[in-house]
Amino acid sequence: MHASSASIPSRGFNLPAGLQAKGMLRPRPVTFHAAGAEIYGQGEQAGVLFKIEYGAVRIYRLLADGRRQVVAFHIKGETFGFDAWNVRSFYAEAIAPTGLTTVEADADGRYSPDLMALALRSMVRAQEHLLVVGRQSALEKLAVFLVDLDDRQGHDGIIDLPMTRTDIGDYLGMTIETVSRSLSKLKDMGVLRLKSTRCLEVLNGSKLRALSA
Amino acid sequence: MHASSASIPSRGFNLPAGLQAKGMLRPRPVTFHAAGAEIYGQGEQAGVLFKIEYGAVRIYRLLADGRRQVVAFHIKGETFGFDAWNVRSFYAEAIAPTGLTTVEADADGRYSPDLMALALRSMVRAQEHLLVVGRQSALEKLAVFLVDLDDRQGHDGIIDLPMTRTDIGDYLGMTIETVSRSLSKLKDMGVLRLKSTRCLEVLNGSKLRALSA
DNA sequence: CGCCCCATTGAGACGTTTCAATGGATGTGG
DNA sequence: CCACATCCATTGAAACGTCTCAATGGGGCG
Repeated sequence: MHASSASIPSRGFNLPAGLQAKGMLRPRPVTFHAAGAEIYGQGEQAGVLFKIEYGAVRIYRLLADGRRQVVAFHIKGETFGFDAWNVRSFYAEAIAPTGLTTVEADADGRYSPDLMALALRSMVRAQEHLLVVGRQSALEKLAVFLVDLDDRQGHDGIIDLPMTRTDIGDYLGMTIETVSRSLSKLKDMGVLRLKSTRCLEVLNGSKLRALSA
Repeated sequence: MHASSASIPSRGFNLPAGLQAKGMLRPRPVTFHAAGAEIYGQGEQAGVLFKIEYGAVRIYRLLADGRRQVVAFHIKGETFGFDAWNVRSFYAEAIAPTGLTTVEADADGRYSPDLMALALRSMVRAQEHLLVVGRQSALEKLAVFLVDLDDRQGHDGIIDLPMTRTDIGDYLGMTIETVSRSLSKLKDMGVLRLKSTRCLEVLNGSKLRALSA
């Protein structure tokens, strides 16, 4: 369940220890992860960042009573794996067949604006997610989620859902049934059409965006 | 819903030299901000970080319908102001008389491990906040909030609440009435005692922590 | 002292969760 | 290739918890 290579962090928080050479110039091996495969687990040694070549990943934590909170989804082109300490705070799992490469920091142990920007973007994304999870109705939450996904997938109105309804519910803080009911409601409102359970087409983007305001 | 009353925002100003806190290498000016004063606003130029010498700060965003989501509270000793772009994504306001010093990025635009660690810690804190807001009951949310505050204030069981009930509600994703009712419930359960509306004493820490599991 | 803002408490409305049953897609073995 | 098992998704009805609306109480500050 753990295809990634172990890392040896040299500092008190998770950023990759420096590589000898400038990594961008060297071909990186792509590790493959089947759907459902764990990439890293809470409590494991942290240190490596991952960039998604293809596929999708969920970041989550299990609560004491078995409930699960998904804190982020990442798709093709995105980078994940930031941690504040040298131990993973969350689980990362592939939710579809996924290929990953690793990302390293600069050799001198200091961090480029690019890497910092990626970390900060993760932070802001988490904070913005709070706006959604904390304060909105089920329908609004789902609208925000779909708009966000559409934006990240190319604004073309065709939204691929690599994750299950359960994943969506655990991400938005609602039950699978409410996710399903809300999707049906959006369908009844003429906002979207389900091409299949895992792929939908936006029919009325402005109405969808109005809901996610 | 219930956006809190925004008092007249006044910018911070520098204290006389005699009142400045001693910096590490050279003395940094401490700017003072009255309770309710805006420190920065969404859309402003970003880049400067702030360290809290005394007081407390709320980080929040206003939603289109006037609702407000507080994404973080910061207290004495903590650093805030990280942003993913060169524009502020959130508002920062003092919620009590507050003194701030500034923290600068390195001159060459790259980032020290210490600074990166602070940013990553902010990120993880935001993600952990998601666990609370998304998945828990009102009583559990409040318990988590109080335990966190106690930990950050010295584990002594005396919890100072610099923020209003409205702030707490906007942070935990619930109404002011539910905050109040939950506090009363914790009181009735013998978990805590209200020394005043803004200060409470934990009587049964293990029960409080059990609730926040 | 009195005003104002904040906090508390109550009762009913509303939305989400829970429990339960059905439907649909996928994959495996006979 | 079909039968069947399994997992995921949809839909319904009732229970529950939070929100809303409303009134009262209390503390700080002019």
